[in-house]
Amino acid sequence: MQFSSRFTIATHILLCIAMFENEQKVTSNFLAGSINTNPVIIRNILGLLSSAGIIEIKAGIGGAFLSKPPEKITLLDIFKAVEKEESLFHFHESPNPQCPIGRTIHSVMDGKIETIQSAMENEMNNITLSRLLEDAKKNM
Amino acid sequence: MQFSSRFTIATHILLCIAMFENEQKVTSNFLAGSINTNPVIIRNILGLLSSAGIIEIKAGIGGAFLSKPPEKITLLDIFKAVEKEESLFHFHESPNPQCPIGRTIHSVMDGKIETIQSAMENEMNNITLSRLLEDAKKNM
DNA sequence: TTTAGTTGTAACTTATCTCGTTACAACTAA
DNA sequence: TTAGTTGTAACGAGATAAGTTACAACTAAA
Repeated sequence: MQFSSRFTIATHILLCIAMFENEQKVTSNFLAGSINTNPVIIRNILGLLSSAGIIEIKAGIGGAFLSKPPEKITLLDIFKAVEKEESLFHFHESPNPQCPIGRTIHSVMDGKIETIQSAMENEMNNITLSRLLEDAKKNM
Repeated sequence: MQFSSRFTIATHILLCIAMFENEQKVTSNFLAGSINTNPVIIRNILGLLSSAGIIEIKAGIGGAFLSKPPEKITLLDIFKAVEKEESLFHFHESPNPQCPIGRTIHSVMDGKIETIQSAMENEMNNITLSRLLEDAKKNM
């Protein structure tokens, strides 16, 4: 199991917008060229980022723009925009209540699962688009 | 995207073994009853846990047993036994090296992704089977 | 030696998700 | 009016998940 590439593609998209939005029109075609995929894939992800309030898209004329400063966009924002599942783990639905373990497995595990997911999300929340942009500029 | 239920099922299995191995034979049929699924599903996961050195299975006669004390089995051990993917995130393969972002996206993101995954794994490594067993006994 | 219960595994089905593709209506500045 | 763009529907190929049936191989016990 892996997260879909939507997360890394969305991050790539936002880095491109942050880098180029003042210099040229950042269209789905332009982004598809940088990411090396199909413009429709890009447009779908642009739609998710737009729904999440992270970017704005100019209909007709084209082009995408950040709707917040890059310091206020975190990897967690991006992740939540493109991965809709609320819980990281798929729990088997109907353990047997007649078994002592089946009866208690949820109360034992639910909190732990939440802790694990929070650890991941906190880490994501610490990384901003502006930091990624700085790193990209250093490596250019 | 979610992890498969193999992880929660495997944890459920190990809790059952830890709880019952001295009282009765813990077979795939018994476990399938507690988890409420098919014995073949259970046998496949038992095989993964066995390959990972977490349990031992008696061929022919049947029954599964922990091969380490429950204090030495962590959620991370279980997770790695049943989810074979090395990286949590699927990175888009071939970003365009002619774009400044396409050229640098991997060097910018790879370390961050590793940090995020480590945060999750550290949390998993802190939770042992013996702790889950205690919690289960409290709630029985 | 036979038998009953069990494991290991192959094969198949159904459902869902991902990624890519083609196609086209609707929009907007020039 | 036109060219370029977005939004979206529809489709296909491939992967994965979860469940099911079937059966060979194994082992303790009768």
